[in-house]
This record gives sequence, C-alpha cells and structure tokens, in this order.
Amino acid sequence: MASQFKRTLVTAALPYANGPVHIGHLAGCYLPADIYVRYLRSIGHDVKYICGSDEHGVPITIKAKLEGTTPQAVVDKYHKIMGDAFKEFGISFDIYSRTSSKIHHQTASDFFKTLYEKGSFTEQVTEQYYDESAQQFLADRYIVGTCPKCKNPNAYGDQCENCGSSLNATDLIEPRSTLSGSKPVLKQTKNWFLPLDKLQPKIKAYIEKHADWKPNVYGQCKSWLDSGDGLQPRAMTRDLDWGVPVPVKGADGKVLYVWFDAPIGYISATKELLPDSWENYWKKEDSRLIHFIGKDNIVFHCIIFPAMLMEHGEFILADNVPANEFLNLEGDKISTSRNWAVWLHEYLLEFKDKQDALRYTLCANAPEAKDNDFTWKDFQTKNNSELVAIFGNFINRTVVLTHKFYEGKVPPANTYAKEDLIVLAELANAPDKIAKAIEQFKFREAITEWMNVARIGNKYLAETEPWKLIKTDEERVKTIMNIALQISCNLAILAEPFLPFTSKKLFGLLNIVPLKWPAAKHTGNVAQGHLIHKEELLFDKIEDSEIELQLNKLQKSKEANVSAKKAAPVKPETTFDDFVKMDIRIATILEAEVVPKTDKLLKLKLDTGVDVRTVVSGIAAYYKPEDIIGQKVMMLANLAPRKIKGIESQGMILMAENAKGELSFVTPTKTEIENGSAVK
RNA sequence: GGCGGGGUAGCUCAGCCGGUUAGAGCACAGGAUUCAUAACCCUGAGGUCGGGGGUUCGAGUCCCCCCUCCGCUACCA
Repeated sequence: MASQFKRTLVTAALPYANGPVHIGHLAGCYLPADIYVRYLRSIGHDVKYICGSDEHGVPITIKAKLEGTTPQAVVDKYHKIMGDAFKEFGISFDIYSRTSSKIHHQTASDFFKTLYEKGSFTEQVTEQYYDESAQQFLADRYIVGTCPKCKNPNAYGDQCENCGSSLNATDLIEPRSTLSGSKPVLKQTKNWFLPLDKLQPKIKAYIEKHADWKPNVYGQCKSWLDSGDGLQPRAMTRDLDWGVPVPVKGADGKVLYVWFDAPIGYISATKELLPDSWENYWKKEDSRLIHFIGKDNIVFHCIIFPAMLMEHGEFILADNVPANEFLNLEGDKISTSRNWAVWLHEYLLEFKDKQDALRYTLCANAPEAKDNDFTWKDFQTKNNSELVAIFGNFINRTVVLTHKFYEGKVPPANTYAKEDLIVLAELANAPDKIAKAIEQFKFREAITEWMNVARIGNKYLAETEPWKLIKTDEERVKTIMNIALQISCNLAILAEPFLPFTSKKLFGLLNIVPLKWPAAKHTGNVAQGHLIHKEELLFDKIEDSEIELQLNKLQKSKEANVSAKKAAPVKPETTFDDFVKMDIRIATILEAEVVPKTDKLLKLKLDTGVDVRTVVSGIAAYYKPEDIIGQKVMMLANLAPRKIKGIESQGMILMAENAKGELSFVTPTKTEIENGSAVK
C-alpha cells in the first residue's frame, strides 16, 4: 500500500434510483470497489466505503408521473430495493446514503453557495420551453412532439425513442407539454454555468499528473480535453422542482443539476457516517480518494467533479478513478427498458446463498479493459469447474482426510521435506502477489492468483498421496496434512475480499476465528491438536436445468420486446387540402456519391421529370452509391431546400423505415411509370 | 468523418518502456489415480499475435496505411 497515505476513501458511483441493480452495475464498480475495500480493511488500512442512491433528476419525476405517484415515493421504493440487494450480496458499504436526505441537501446547497460567492459561476440567459398553464419550465423529457427525422409523433425533447436520434427540444415539430398537453412557449431563463473552458488548464494539469490511470480512463479524459474546442461551460442549475433548490436569490423554481449534486453526495454521505471526523478523509493531503465507476461516468468524475472541488478549494482530488467498461449479457447490451438484464434482487432469490458464485464469475470476467460478455453457461462453468472442482474440492478432501486419519484433530508438522518447503514458500508468497494485483486494480488477475493457491494444494496432495502413505509412513502423513490444513486456512484469509461468505464458512469449518491478511504470510496459523468441524460442502454444483431456466427467462423478455414493437400510432388527423400541398413524384437516381467525412450521407442527382436536381439523403448505411444508379424512388419535390454539410439539398427521398430504423426505397412496381409521375 | 479503447489458441483473457522455442484458465484428447461434489494430478494437441508496409541484428511489443468491434461526437428535409 502506498505509504504516503494514512487513509483511503473509496466511493462507488451512486446508482440512480429509478430501477433495481443488475449485474452490469455490480461488475462495473460495486464489486471491484468492495474487493478493494475489504482487502484494505484486512491489511489494517483506514478505509471508508461510501455510496448511496442518486435520487434527483428528471427521469425520476417522469417515472413518478407515469406511476401516478410522487418522486419521493419512487426513490423510497428503489432506495430500499437497491440497499437491501447490495447488503445481501455482501457489498460492504460503510454507509449507503441517499441524495434526498436533509444532510445532503444542506451540503450540496452550501457547496453551491461557496462557489457562487467566490464568483466561480457565469450566468447565462437561454430560451427554454415553458408551460404557461402549469407555470413551469419544461425539462427536455417533459416535452413531446413529432420527431423531425422519423415523424414519430411521441418523440421526447432530448431523444426520439423510435429512431434513436438525439434531439433538441426546439427541433420537435408541434411540441406539447406532458404536464398539461398544451403547447409550450419559449421563454428566457437564467442559469448558472461552470466555465470549464476557463478551468481547462488546471484540469488538464491535474489529468496529466495521472498518466498512470487505466488507459481507457486517461484516454477518455485526454479526448475531452484535446478535442476541437476543448471543454465548454456547463449549466449547473436546471428549471425543475425536484432536487436541491438553488440557494440564490431569484432562483425560485430552479434546482442544482443532478450531476452537480450527485458527486457531492459522496461528501454528504461521509459527513453522515462520520459527523466529527469526515474532514480527515476529504481535506487532508495524506488521504486518498478513489472513485470506482463505469465508463459512462468518466467525464463527471475526472473532469467536472474535480473542477468543482478545485474551485471550492478545500478538498483533495481523486488519486485514481478505476473505471470499468461495460458488461454485456448473452451477446446483447444490458438494457433496463428491454428487460435484458440479470437483476440482483432476483438472482438473490433464485440462487439462494450463492452470492459468491456470482461474485466469482463477475470478478473473473470483469470488463476491466474492454466490454465483456456474461453468459449463464460461463457462470455455470466457473462455478462447477473452478469453485467446486478446484477450490471446494481441495478443502473437502483435506477436511475428509483429517477426520479419517485424526478424528478432526490437526496433526503436528514434523520434519519438512524439500517439496514441503517449496509449497510453504509459495503459500507465504501468495498474499503479496494477490495484494499487488488488487492495488493495481487488476482484480481478474488477483482472483486467478487466489485460485492458484488452491491449485497448489491439489497438486501437493496428488504428489504426496497421503491416502497411500498412511499405510507406510504415518509420521510423514502428519506433516502433509498439517500443511494441507495451513493452505486451507490461508485460502480462507485470502478469499475474504472476493468471496466473503465462503471465507466465513470456511473459517467456521476450520473452527477458527477469522484472521486478517498479514496472517496469510505465515504458514502456521492452524495449531496442532486443534479440532476442526466435519466436512460440509462450500459450493453446490449448478445443474443444466437451472441454467436453462435463466435462458428461458431471457428468451421470454426477448419475445416480449418483439411483440411490443408494434407500429407507431397513427398521427393526428390531417386534411386532403394539406396533403395535396405535397408534391410527391417519381424520380430516378442518375448519380450517387458518398458525402466526404460523413457516414450516413449520400449526395444524389435525381431526374424528377421536370429537372435534374441534387438531394442529400441519410441512406449510406443501407445503400451503396454504385448499386442505386437508375433506381426509381419517390421524392418530395417542393420541400424547401436546405444545406447539409455545405451541399444544398433540393428535396427529400421518401423512405420506408422499420422499427429498427432500417431504411428502404419505396419504388413503383410498374416500369412504365416515368419520372415526374405524381404520387397521390 | 473526428477522438478514445479494443482486435493474441475453440472460448475468456494475460503479455505490449522490442530480445531465448508466444503464455494462463476453461473446453478438447490421451494417461495416471481414488482422499475428494466422475472431482483432482500429469501429458498432449491447438495460434502466419486483424491485414499490409517500414524501423531494427531482432517486433505481438515501436512508426505509417488499411480493415473490424465498442463508446463519445458530427451528419439523416
């Protein structure tokens, strides 16, 4: 452990309280952080593990509206589900707090006030949609309208869920407020911005001091800093009524931006945990701050939060931000809305007392350097071929033999043979090897090294064959079994950060009060004559039927998604007069080329029957230029021209689009329909 | 298109400040064994290290170009 630090504060990303926790969350940050923290505790280092629910922000208010309840009720529900599941899974937070708490509101409010008084913010007036009947500004998610791209009439102000485009609220055609259904108006509003552009040099210096961070993290930060315009000012307040009120005069109806408020949650939770000594962890140079997060949070933890802390001035900055990539599930992205996930609270019910099987799999297959895939088959294999067959089996044979030969009493070690000394040396060496990997955040490597200790044990038994030797050399067997028991004990010690439930169970089996990490450097932790308990299996095999059950469950959510993908609802009624305003006609593509520096755009030359004109169309993903020369298409000919990537597009090709967003030309089926023929 | 991270045995990954015959686990094949949840132990097979150039006495490891996967970002009238 880096000796210049007297204490360590570990945070894990605050999970958002609008849904339960799934395996992706666990593998991303909660489990690695938990292993790290348990290890630090075991070596006697002063460490606190901080987390809590992130309970503000627009999606929660939307969810409340959908469910006909209050935001507070929503967060209460999920705060409990998440907190309980974490606890049962052995995630050993020192505190699991929440951002709707009083202490957090106070802390976040004070923090903002400090920056405000220091003049850290710039004020900017922008135009936002405002609902006059509800008398409030509308967050993007509170505005729906027709998507300008796919014409889905129910697109949100930030994104169209039909075609996946990201939008600005002002892009929507016929916007309406979800609060009242009325048409919102644009109105000026003032918000406070953190001028990241001005802070860029300081942030850059901070990041560059940490070139030793994981490549994905450091690279991502550099990417933000070095990209074209560099960092941009970012609004730290929002027009919303759910969150921490902005503590400034004239800021009625405004709250702190959820990403301003959430990381301060780490501070408030520490305060709540340690009312008298929290500042030791946040304000002393000999304290170390580490944020465990998923890759989607890198910018907030490496750039925005440090910038906030720098501006404040009293706090230390993160010494490391070990972010993991994403975990996929059976080849597909984990998705809450598509119910493509393994939910922790469900796992805990369906695999009772098998927390460590999942902990083992998620750690051994953690997405440390790249996205990884979780498959149930792999889970089964890791459980059956590694936990059961290697580790569990070693413990079991040792315990069985001890009872068989000595009625459960630990025999004395006599004279060590050469092979014994080799094994003992390897055993004594293991803690440092594992520790080194953990300290470098290489948890996969760490757990592999741990499993290797069990392999050493199995090999040792296979080579010394005590079950044979007992007939010819009883004294020698005593030494061998003593060593096997020492290995078992040290395995229990070293297992604790990874498999806390198993560690506890194994200590119980050995009838030993749990020991701490430094003891594992010694090879005489089990005393001669000590009585151990009767054998008891540490792990059960996981049967094919259990795996099939899970796969079926996933299959069902896949089917549910397909059937849910019905066609978009019919748009509001229109008139024939409006329809005939559209000049839709048949045209033929004469030329086609990819627009340089774009992925989706083709520049087309069309024969419309009356003229030849240029149209830019976003179809490059579906058609190659050389394949569509001569293609007859439908086009909207009297659409106002518009410049796209510097090219004037004089019309629009009409495309059919399916639920996946795939496009197809709509073509007349009879060849005698010539260019210029009207579509009506 | 820009930026970042990947592309190494059937699968999951390590190695990447260049240096002997490219590693591990799982899966597979053969053998040995019976203390053990048909588990353990040994042996083996399996890779032109995404492709192509270059630098070097020597490159998976450095440089250039290209292909491909993931993320952010631009573009879909």
